[in-house]
Amino acid sequence: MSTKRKAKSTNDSVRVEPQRPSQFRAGLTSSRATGSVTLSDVARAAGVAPITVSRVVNKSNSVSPKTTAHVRAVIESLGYVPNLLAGGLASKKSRLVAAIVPTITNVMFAESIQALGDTLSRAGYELLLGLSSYDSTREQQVLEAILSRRPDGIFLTGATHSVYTRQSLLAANIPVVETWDVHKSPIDMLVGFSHKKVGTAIAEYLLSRGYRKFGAIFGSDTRSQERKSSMVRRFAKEGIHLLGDHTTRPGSTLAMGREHAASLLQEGRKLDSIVCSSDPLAQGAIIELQSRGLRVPADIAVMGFGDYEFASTNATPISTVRIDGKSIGEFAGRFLLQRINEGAMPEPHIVDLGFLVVPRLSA
Amino acid sequence: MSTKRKAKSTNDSVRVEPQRPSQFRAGLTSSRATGSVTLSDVARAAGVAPITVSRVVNKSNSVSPKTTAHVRAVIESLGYVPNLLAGGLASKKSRLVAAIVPTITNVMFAESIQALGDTLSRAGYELLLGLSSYDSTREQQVLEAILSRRPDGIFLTGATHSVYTRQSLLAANIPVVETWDVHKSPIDMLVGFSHKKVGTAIAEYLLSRGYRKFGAIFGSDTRSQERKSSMVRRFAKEGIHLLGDHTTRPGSTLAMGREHAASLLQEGRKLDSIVCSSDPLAQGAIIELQSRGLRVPADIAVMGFGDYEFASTNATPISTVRIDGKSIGEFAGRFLLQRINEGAMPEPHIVDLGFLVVPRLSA
DNA sequence: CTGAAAGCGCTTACAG
DNA sequence: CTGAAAGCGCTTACAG
Repeated sequence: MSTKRKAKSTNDSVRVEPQRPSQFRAGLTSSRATGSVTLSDVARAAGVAPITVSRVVNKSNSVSPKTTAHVRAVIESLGYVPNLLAGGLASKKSRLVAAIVPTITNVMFAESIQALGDTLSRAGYELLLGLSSYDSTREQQVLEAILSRRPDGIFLTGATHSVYTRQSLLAANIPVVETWDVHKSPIDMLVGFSHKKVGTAIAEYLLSRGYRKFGAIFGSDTRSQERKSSMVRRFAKEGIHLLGDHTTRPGSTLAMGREHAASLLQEGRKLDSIVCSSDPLAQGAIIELQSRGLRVPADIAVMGFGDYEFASTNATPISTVRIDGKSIGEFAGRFLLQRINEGAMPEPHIVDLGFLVVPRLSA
Repeated sequence: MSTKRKAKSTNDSVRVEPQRPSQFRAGLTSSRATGSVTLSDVARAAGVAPITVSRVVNKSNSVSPKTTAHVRAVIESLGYVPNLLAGGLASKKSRLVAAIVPTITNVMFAESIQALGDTLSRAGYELLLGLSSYDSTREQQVLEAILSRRPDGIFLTGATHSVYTRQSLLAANIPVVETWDVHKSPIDMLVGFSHKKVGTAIAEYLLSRGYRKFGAIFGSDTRSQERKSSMVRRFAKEGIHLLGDHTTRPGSTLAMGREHAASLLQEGRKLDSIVCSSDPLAQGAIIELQSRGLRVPADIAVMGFGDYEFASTNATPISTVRIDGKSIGEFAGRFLLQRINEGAMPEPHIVDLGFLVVPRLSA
């Protein structure tokens, strides 16, 4: 198979040739040319220097209106699409921001990334997405691949990263924003909330409601476990210990909630409430309890986390903790852009967006 | 503010300098150098030609084991991170695949993109994410930004694109895979299922169950409307017409389902079933009906679409249509990779992944 | 198995 | 306001 160039003679019925006036291709004899219209092609056709075309494309206002209009017309007629690979190499600005997320299958992460993407795209930046699957080895690999792309900024989910990841990031010397978890020694910037405080707040809320016999269903990820730890610590102050403690696999689903609620029940301890590390888990638990004829919250209360859309709409509205994933994405995006455009900030920037305990029917 | 170079003297407490043995920086006097380790730095330190380092990095096996090991060691010690902006420019391969999605907030799209990303990353490709927000002007802008990045392939959600989008894509002459909707004239490749057939299948399923008085709650997006049209056509064959027909804004939620179910009821027509364009909508409808003391399906049946995780786990399991978003992402990824690595295929490739009507309690 | 030279398509840094 | 020259950091296409 010929790897030469995408010749016009290629026998490919699905494709049409872009409009490329042949007179501008005539001079091209290089064996390495792409065949697509370059800035030089535009310059030649417009009778100006390449740099002038560059200025028009990049909206540098040091070009006369007349020249600008002319160059624009030529660009249009030739169908010129700038090559940002070349532009980025020359300017050291890729106009790329990379986001490393465990999974976008989690609604909260998805909302956050969505907001980040919208914020960036409004500023002319593109989003490079790296999926780490809750795996730190994977995270490191993804990071390496991403660093090769020379992004102008990096968005990180979570704040617990391997030493190696931290090192690479520091060495790369680009703006980094960690998210979701506020802590004291961020790599660079940080937008999130305190999982520790959330855990304490959940404990205090449930205690204030009179619950004393707790079962827990929490994800195995660092953030969930951190919330659990501080909740458990708060309970301990009252001399209370978990009567049941289940840890789920990553990617919490209703099904997992049902399953773990069922086995929590089968363990025989008399619980008055089940605390879950996410609303889907809580929703699953509620369904399981109700299907066994138990009333929520009269017989057993259920607490969630995240304030997913269904938490409020549900037949049994779920008591939960509201986190603003969208704001996290927006803030992070703005931070990154600010940092990219205005250079280094004197201090690491930390924003604690807080959270809200939302009392509803289930607990 | 100095824009010169990221000098070692920068007063930035959060950052540490990467390890860069100073002897390799000595020769660098260019005012445009980045300051980061380049392939040439590695070559110099290793006492080989740049091309040899390139071969080692790209695992070309025409380098002796001894040289390979040595170069690897030097790369490691200098902390060299290849610059794929430069690599891509020289080789015309960006190792980037772009995905244009209306939103990743939709679980089905998220799953699809997740699978695509996993498939690509295993092959050493990165994912560029473009969010079009169900807006064709936005889609065009996003596409243009993306094309500047010279991706090796493009993943598109949906098959209804503006003429302009289609033109740009054809002109760019890169592998494209459209998804979610099977139709006859794809731009290039296509992986999806027939929304038309889904609509017909839903109609036939409901008719077979004896339902005759239908209300509809469907999203305004092309795909939902396509399903509705064919469903309505099938109903019409039996002389049946929709007794209520609601269209929701994009991004269907439980809350919208509740709301529209409520107003469908208030319109006074006696319905025996409500058909929804998504499971969240159906779930919302079920909650609303039950909260009004109506039994599902005894009083009113509800049909969903998508087979979301909660559809089966729900207290009232939802009758729905199963679509495999994950497979769509995987297939599309494999298609793209195959096409990128093996060149043009003779025919536009179309894969119909089909769907499955899943009868459960709600209808 | 290894390398010297040229080039990818842009922008920087001057200069006028 | 406009431009000529050099360079960004890689890989291609030869050559040996």
